[in-house]
Amino acid sequence: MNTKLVVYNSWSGEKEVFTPIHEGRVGMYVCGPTVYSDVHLGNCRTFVSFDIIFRYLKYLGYQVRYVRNITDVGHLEGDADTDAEDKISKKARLEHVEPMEVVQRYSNGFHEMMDIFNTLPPSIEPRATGHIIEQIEMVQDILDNGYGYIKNGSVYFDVQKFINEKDLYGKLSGRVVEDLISLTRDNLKNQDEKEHPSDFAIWIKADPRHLMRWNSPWSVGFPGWHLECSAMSTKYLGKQFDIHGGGTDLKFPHHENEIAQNVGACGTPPAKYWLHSNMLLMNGRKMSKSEGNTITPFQLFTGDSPLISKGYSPMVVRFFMLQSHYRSTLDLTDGALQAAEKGFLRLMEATHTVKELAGAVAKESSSLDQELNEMMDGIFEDMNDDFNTPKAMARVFDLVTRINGLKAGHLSIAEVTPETLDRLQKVIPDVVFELFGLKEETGSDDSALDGVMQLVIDIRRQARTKKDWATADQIRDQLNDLHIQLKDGPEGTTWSKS
RNA sequence: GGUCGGUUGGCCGAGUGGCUAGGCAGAGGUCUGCAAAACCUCGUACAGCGGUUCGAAUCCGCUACCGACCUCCA
Repeated sequence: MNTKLVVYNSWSGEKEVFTPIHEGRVGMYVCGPTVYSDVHLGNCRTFVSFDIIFRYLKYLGYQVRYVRNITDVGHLEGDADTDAEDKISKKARLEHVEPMEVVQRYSNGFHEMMDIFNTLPPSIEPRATGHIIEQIEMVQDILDNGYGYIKNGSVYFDVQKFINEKDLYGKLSGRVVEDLISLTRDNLKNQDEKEHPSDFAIWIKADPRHLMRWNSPWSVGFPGWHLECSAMSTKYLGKQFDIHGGGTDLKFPHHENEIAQNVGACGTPPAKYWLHSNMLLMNGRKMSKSEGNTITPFQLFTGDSPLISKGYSPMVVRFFMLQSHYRSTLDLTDGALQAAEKGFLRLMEATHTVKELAGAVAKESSSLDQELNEMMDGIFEDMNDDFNTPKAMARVFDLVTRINGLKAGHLSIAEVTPETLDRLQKVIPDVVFELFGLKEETGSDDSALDGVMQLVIDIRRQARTKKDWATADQIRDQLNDLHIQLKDGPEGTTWSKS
């Protein structure tokens, strides 16, 4: 397997061979959530996508430093110098709690949800409020380099000057620079501090009602939204690092402004590769509160929503996400989730079945043996092609069919070499659990239940021996109502939850 | 309005010049006391209209529809 990892770089608009700046190591920064409300299902998709990327990079042997921030100050509702207010400060004011209580509550909720979705924790999870000094220093650097100006205690990034001096602004998001320049003061509404509409705040003087405030050379205030990512990525990954990720809706203005800040302060764009995950849709439209088509993760799990017919477990949802590519929009529908649930259960069953396979004695490779190896190679070739999880998943299901065929005896295990069987028994769990990050959802590993089930199966076997079909069927049907499925095979009966 | 992306079989969703994924649903079969599960077989889809080509779902153009972004967004 000689293929190399190729990633789609939003910066160039092309797929590129991934070559880390420092051999063997990868620095990756992903924009995390603003913790002013419960985590949104769309956020979950983005973080699951980057979890897969993180897992695969590690699988390839890279030493990965994965930084995902928590934004707990500076993210405004509305525009900076109209009547905008910091989201967290506003929430705290309305609920009569400390801003840090808001931050703590939703950070906890976010972590809980990331855990439920079985995402690996990042290497570093820095908070904006923990890096006020770094942000102030970066504002100063930007001012020193002539890319900022001060108005009434607030500091703004001079986008016009940046455009004129560097041919960088708008490149990532495909903005037409002429349009940005031609915006006039007529667009400024009632703003009066910005010199140009496309400028943005990097330090904001706090108005009296604002609860979050720090001293700075310019005013008692707080940092602008985009600044924390620039400051923290620079601190933990350096002025230049490998991968910067986030949802595609962050391209503009967030990432564009981030690049401007990094260039303004450090003289270089921060990341070599920009990866953007696409939006989660609900019934064909971007899930958003104004559309009324939102569903919370918990509603999705419990089924407590008019948009779905029943609840779906977190791993079913994760599996569902893996069946589409991270750069495609993904439409969440009830039917699609039902299909995912069935597929997920079949996959889990196969991870057990593969362990039971034995008797591989072939001395030389048969066509079946070659086929199995090619399918396994294919998984990694697909992952190397910009983390193509749906394609890789298709390969896994090809293998599931072979595994089931071997177990059922339709395919001959004797045609498989011991080496190939060993590989299969390693690759399947590696890919399913380590790479895709799926996990078994048995509810609980209850040895008592196992014992009870063996007892029930045994009693039913006795009934069947006596051709007491009524008892046998009653046991089977009632267990089925409890979502326990009995499977009668030539070698006895097994059970699984359904 | 500007910019970008999409339109694939009953549903979801990959692919992107010839080899025409996968999941779910459906049909037939094997197995089974009957089922279920599993396995086998089947369905031949790429918005429309032109063009390029020996050959296009895949490239180009036009049309239609959908979506995203355009200083709240993951």
